[in-house]
Amino acid sequence: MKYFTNCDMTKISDSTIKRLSLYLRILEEFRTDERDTVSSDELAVKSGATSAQVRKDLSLFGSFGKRGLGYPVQELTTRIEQIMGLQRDYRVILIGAGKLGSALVQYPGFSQHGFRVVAAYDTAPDRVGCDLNGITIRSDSLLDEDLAREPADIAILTTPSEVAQAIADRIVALGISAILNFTNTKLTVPDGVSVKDVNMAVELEALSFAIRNRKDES
Amino acid sequence: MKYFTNCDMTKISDSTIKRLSLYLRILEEFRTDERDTVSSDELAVKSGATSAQVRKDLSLFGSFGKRGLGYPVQELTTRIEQIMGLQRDYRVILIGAGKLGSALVQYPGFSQHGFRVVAAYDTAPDRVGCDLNGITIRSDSLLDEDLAREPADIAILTTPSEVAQAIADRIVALGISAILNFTNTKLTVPDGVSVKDVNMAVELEALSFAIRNRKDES
DNA sequence: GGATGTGAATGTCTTCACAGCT
DNA sequence: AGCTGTGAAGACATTCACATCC
Repeated sequence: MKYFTNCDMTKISDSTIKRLSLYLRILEEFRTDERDTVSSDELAVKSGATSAQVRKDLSLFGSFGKRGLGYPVQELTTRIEQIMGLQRDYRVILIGAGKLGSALVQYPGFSQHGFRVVAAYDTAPDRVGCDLNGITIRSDSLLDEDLAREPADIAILTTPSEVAQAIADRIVALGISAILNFTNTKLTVPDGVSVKDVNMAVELEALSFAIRNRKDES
Repeated sequence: MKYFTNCDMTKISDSTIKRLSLYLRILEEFRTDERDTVSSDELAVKSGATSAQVRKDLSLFGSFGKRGLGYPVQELTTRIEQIMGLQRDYRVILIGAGKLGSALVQYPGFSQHGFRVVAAYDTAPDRVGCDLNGITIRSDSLLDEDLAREPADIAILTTPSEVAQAIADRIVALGISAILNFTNTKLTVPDGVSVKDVNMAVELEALSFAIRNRKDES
């Protein structure tokens, strides 16, 4: 069921998608403030973009705004949620329930927008059986049969890097369609499966570069 | 002290920096394997870039490679570390020592490359005084005097979003030059201070978009 | 008046393709 | 022969600026 037959979603850039997600977060604020319209400029200031950028992003999917007024908060929220596919729930599994993984799935923003963590897996015997925000950590060996019985959409990978590709292969074969990858391994996955890498070391080192450069100016 | 007077560091793109960081991680593997040269193609495959991209990135800083052979692993590692400013240590403080923050600073990759977590702060009375990987969580109220006495370089922000800007203002005034921001707030900071946003919700929603789109194809 | 929507211009990043070195 | 280094071309993303509409 397509919502937007008028535009080719495959042409939408990753940067645009990330910004839409930011706009959504800002719109939530405006909604709780009971504002009913918002201008591209307001969205721009709060998201760190420019107003032209905001308008370009939104116009890719149609004309939501009213000239002279701005965008209707409620409607724009709904439209972006449609575009992003946020009107359904996603079954999320956590693979690697160490400190980082555990912390991530307990992060409040996580369960919002329908990302439901339905299972967590680990290999460490002392972790298996522990409760994690209402779910019981299961043995890694049950992963395959669990997924075969009840498929999931998204996997969060916080395992050691060495096993990441092997696990990715397993879960992709069992129907996982997207992976949030916290390991240092560049995963190879078939077409149609998406991977997003989140790499703390990369971010820190980028800050290091920025600091080094600033110091050089003086 | 400048290492590369021949090139303008301010013209280096963020994407290049992120890739350099990835190359560094790959070079570490090669170094432990005791390989002494590596080709742009090998780096490309392992990092998810193209070989032309790798060569462009590296050539921005000079000619490190030998034609017909590749790049010397050890020397290239050192040069990238120089470029990125990784030859010194950085004093890192954690602000917001909840589950996420605590997990982050205990992440092993963190202490590598000289990012030393020297203090952690929280407002919750039951957290203050707890041990975190060898450091004691301190009261948020001590932040200013601590920083005044012993400055730090980088702050990791995992506080509630509402207080993020106020804290950013405080720590920037006290000499912090870079922030790794896990909150949903777009921080406003003076020139010369760098902020990197890490936003889990944005990544997840990007995966949602990708899934939705794949489904639409069928 | 005030803000959107959008072609055109600009700027940035990536890929191509090949000369040049080892 | 093999692989780097790099100008040129191409693709992509952002910004400008203004016609358009409420």
